[in-house]
Amino acid sequence: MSDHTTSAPLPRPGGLASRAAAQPAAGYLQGLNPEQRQAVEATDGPVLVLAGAGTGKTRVLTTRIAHLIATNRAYPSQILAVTFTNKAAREMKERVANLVGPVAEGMPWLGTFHSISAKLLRRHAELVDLRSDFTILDTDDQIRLMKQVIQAEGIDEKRWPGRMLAGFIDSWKNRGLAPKDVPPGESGVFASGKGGKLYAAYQERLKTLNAVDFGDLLLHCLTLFREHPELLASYHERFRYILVDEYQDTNVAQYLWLRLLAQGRRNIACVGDDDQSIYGWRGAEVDNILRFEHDFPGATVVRLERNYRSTGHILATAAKLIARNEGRLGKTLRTEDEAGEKVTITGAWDSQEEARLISDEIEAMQSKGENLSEVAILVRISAQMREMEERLIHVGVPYRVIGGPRFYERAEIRDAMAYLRCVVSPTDDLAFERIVNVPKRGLGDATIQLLHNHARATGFSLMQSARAVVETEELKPKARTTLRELVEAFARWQSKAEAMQQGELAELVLEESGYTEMWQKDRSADAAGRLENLKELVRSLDEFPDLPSFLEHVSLVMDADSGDGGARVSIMTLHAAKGLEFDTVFLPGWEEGLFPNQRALDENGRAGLEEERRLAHVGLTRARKRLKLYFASNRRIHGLWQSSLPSRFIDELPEDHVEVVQAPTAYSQGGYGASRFERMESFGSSYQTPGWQRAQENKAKFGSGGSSGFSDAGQRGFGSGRQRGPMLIEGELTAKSTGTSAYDPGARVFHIKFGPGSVASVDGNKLTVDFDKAGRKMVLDSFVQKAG
DNA sequence: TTTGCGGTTTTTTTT
DNA sequence: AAACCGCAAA
Repeated sequence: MSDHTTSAPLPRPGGLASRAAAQPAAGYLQGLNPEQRQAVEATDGPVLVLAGAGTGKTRVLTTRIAHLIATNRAYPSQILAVTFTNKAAREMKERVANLVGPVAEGMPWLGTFHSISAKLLRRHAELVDLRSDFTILDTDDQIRLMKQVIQAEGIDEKRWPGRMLAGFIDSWKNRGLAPKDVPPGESGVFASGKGGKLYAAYQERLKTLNAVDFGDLLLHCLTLFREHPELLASYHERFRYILVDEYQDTNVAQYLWLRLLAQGRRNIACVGDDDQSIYGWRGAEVDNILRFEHDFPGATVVRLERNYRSTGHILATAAKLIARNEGRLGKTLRTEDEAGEKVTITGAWDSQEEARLISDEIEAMQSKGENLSEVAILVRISAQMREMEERLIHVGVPYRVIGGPRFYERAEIRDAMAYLRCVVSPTDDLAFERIVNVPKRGLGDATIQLLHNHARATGFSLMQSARAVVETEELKPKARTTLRELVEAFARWQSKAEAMQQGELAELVLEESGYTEMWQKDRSADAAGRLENLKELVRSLDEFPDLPSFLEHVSLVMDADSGDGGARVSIMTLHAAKGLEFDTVFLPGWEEGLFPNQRALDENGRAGLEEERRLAHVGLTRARKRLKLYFASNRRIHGLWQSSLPSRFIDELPEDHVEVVQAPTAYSQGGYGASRFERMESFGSSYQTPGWQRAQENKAKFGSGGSSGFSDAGQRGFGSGRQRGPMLIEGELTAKSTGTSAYDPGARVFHIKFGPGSVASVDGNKLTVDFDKAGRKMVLDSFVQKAG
C-alpha cells in the first residue's frame, strides 16, 4: 500500500473551529476506500476491523488515531494504542506523526502490551508488593530461577527440567492464572502433583528478588486493576479511546487486560485477521477475535477485503487455500490489479536441488537488474535456512537473515547488562550470579554455594554476603582474594557512577572487569561481532538520561540492528514474515511433515492443521508480483535422508492460477521422468475432487507394500497423489509396515543417491552402510535395494 | 574448577 | 548433523 496522503493542516485541540474545519473530508481521509473510511470514522463504541492481508490495516489504524486527534475527540495522551512488537509500535508512531505532525510525539501510551504494562506497574508498584525499580527477567533468567526452585523442592531435575516448568508457568500466565487459580488437574501434570506448588514458590522467589517476568507484567496489572477500582476508574477517565493491533494474536491475559480498561468508555477498536493467527502455540486465542461481537455487544464490524498488494493469481491462490479452514469468520479478498504471473510450483529431487533452483532464479533476476531487497525466501523452520544460505554464499548472492537472537538476548549483551545491573542495584542476585565468574576467575559452584548459604542464613543479598564472607576464613585464600577484588571493584564503580556519563562508566566497568579482554582474547569467529555489539551497547547508552531507564529499554524494547540498507535477499521464517511484503517470494519445503509440520499436527490435530494452513496463507500473501513454491522429494532431517510427499496444501491450490514447472535438471531424464510425468497428469486433471483423493488413498493402501525396488523408490519420489493418505514421512510408513529390516550386515545394496555400498550394521529399519563413493552413512532400509 | 566427552534432542518466537 | 546439557576425569 502506498500512502501519498498529505498531512492534514493541524487543528489545535480545543477549538470548535477546528472541529468544523474537519467536516468536509479532511485531507487525511482522502484516498481511503469506503470500508477503510468507515473503520476510521466509527469512533465511538466497540469496533472490530477484520483486515485481510494487504488491505491497509496499518493505514486504518494510523488514520483513525489522526482522526481522533484532529476532531478533538482526544488528546494524543488520551489514546491507548497497543501493539505486539516494538517494530509495529515504532512504525505506527512514525506514520501517525506523518499524518498529524509532531503533536503525535506525545502519544505516551502507544506501545506494546508489555511496555505499557511496565509503565503502569512502575507507577503503582507498591500496590502489588513491588518496588518501582523492579527488574524484568528474560527467559534465560527465568529458567535459571526455575532450576533453583526445582532443586529446592528436591525434584529430579532431569525428569522435570526447568525449561519445561517455564513452559507450564508461561502458559498459565498467558491465561491469566495466578498460582491459586491453576486448575488442580493441570497443576498436577508437572512433577507428579507439584506443579502448582513450584509455580507458587517461583512467584515467591520473584518477589524477594523484586523481579517480574514478562508474563507478570500483564498479570500484576490485572491484579492492580481488580484490587484498586478507583485506580482503574482513573485510567478509564484517561484512556478515552483504545486501539489494538493484531487482535488475533492476543492471549487470555491480554484480553482480560483490555477488557478491564475498555469497560469504562467502551471505545475500543480492534484490528486483526483471523486468517493470520499463527501464534496459537504461544497462547494466542483466535477465539478472542471470533468472540468479539459477543463480548462487546453492539460492536461495529468492518471487513476490509480489497487487497492492494498482490496480483490476481496470487490472491486467488491464497484465497482458495484459506477457504479450506473451518474456524474462521470468512472474508474474501479481492483485487483490482491485473492477474499477473501464475503461481509456480516446482518439484526438486532433494533440498539441495531446491536451493539450486531458487538461487538460479535469483541470479537470473539479479542479472536483469531487479532489486534484491524485493526478494524473500520464507521457510517453515529455521533449520531450512542453512542450506539456502550455503547455496547463496556459493553463488555470491547477497542475503540477510531476519530473526534469530534478539540483540538483548545475546550472551555478551546480557553479561554486560548484568554488570550494570549489579552497579545500579547491588541486591540483584541473578545478575551477580551471572557475572561472578565471567570472565573465569576461579569462582565456581563451590564459592557460589557458600554465598547462597550465607545469604539464606542472614537474609543478605549475594553481594552483601560476598562482602561479609571475604572477611572470614571460609574460602580458600585464592578464591577469597579474587572475590574481595571483585567486591571492591563494584564498590569503586558504584562510587563513580554518580559523577560519570553512563557510557563512560559502562566502558570502565567492562574494561576493568576483564570482560572486554575476555572477548579480545577469544579466537572464535564471532568474537569480533560480539565486541562490536558491546560497542553498540555503550554507544546507545548515552542516549538515555540515566542507567535505570536504559536497562528498561534494553530489556523490553531494544531490537537487533536491522542491518544496513544494501540490496539483499531476505531469508526468514514464515512467522517472521508476517506484516512484510516483497515483489518476489520463494516458498521452499512444501512437503508433508515439514509443512504442514508433523509436530503441529501431532500435538494439535485439526486445530494444528488449520494454523499451519493460516501460516501457508500468510506466506502466499507476502508476494506482490511473483510467487514460487517448491517441494523436494528427499530431505535430510536430523541427519537422516527422508523421502517426502508434496504438501497437501499444494493440492489445495486452484489449478487455474498455478502452474507446475518442470525442473530443468538431469533428474528429469531416465527412470524418474515417467513418474514425474504421472504427477503432472494427476495434478492437472483430478487432484481437486474428494472422490479422486479417496480413490488414491485406496490405491495407496494396496499398492505401497514393497519397501525396495528401484522403480518403486522413483515413484515415491515424485508420485504425489499415489501415496496420499496418512501424513507420515515415507520412511516411517515403510518402517511400520515392514517391521524389521530385510538386510543383513555384509549385504550389497544400492542407494538412489549414494550409489552402491555394503551394509555395515542394522538397527531396526536403519542401516549403516559403507558406500563405495559416499563413505559411511546411516540410511533407512526403504531407500536402498539389494544389489550384486 | 575446568574441560571434554557422550548421550540426547531437534518448530514456529515476542515480550 | 549439530547443538546442548550433564557428568566425570584431570
